[in-house]
Amino acid sequence: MSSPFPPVDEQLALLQRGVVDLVSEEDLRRKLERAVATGVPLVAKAGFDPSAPDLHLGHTVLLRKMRHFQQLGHRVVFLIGDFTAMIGDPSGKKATRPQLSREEIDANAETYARQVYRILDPERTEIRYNSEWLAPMGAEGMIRLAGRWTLARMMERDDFRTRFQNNQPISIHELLYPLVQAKDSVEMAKRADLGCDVELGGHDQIFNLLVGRGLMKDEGLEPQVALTVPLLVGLDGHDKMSKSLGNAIAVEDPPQEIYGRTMSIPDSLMWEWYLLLTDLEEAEIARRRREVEAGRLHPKGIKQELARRLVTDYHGAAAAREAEAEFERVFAGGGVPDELPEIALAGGQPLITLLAEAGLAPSRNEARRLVEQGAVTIDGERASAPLAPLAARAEPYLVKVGKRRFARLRLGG
RNA sequence: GGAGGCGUGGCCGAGCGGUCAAUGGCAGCAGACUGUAAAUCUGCCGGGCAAAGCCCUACGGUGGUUCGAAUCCAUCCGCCUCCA
Repeated sequence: MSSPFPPVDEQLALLQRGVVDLVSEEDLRRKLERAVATGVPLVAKAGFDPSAPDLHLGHTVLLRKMRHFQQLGHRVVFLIGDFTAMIGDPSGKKATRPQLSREEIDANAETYARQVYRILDPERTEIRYNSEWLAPMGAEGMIRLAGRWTLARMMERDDFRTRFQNNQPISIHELLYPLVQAKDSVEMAKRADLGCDVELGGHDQIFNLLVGRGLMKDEGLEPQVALTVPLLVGLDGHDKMSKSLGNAIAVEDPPQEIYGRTMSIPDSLMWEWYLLLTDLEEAEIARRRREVEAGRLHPKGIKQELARRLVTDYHGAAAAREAEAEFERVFAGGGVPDELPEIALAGGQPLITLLAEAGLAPSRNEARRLVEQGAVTIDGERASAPLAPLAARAEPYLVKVGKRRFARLRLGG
């Protein structure tokens, strides 16, 4: 019979695209060969935190890797860490997180599902919760689990080691986190209804994944392949993309936002975005990069294609074309966006009061500064008097603050 | 259980009785230059006000000393170090 899967080498090439760690390539090859031989798809698992259901492009790097598995005919398990959420992964600075109620978790899971299926194939995806096996463990189970690892091995983790060396606090429950996550791996490998072969995660998860492999070997199980993808660098060009840092693009952002924000990333970052967020062939990415660096290709056009591709992924090609046309009109041509918020206020008030009330500036002081710095334009005219009142008028005023903030102000009597 | 240290604006970090809304750096915002890129230069960067000034809030919390406190004292909270 003919295999439902592409040749192993072809599969390996796609699966290895953009990855940071692959432990190990030989293991993965063996599993792929077995899948080809038996016709049984591999199962790849990745865990997600249920407290942050606003998916941004950073999450999609991992989701796209899951998608690669699906494209090759394999299956994925989307694991929601409802139990681990109460610990919080120690990789961040903050220690604990608020424990979520069952209702909140369910609501978040729904939000996840809605967003995740923009990328994943629902037919080849299963959603599970780790409370399924973690909750019944109880204190005894937890202590037994803790007994299977040592402090020295836990301190191999970079994050723990540096914090320890810098005299920063490490809570005991944080030390438990990698083990608990490793328990997920073990259970998911063991359970007949799951049978995970591969575990995926962001690069910050590599330690946890390796602990999982350790436990599996310990139990005489065939260890899962651990595969990590890079953390996507956000709009600012240096920190990892995260909503709280304000350097993110959410998958549910409108087309203009996705397009515009993509255009604002540093040029140097776009090659990585191409690699991790598109399926453009690696050789072609490299070629473009060479051409740009040699000055034979203008980077703006290359970045526009990236922006177009990203908008297309989430809103379709038509929306991408529109977003690009608008971008050109507004930022290259000094035009005005199609859709502007219209804000109705009382006329006759000083300009800075109106700006603050319209939400175009956080405070009147800030509005004053903006006006004084020449950042405010009314009907295309640069405003210079912060206290000058704007009279009521039938036509709304077109107000622009800085480069990107626009609004129509409708001033009534 | 004992001894000691630290806690400043989004972050790092000065200040240690008045001249402190608090030096400096980073981040951020705006302008110029561009391609809403980078780099660079300039300005801003708690709130409020008919504003070269004035008022309010702010240096972990609370209370006190003082004409006056981020700065001194007490107490509470948090973190750290050393000894046991």
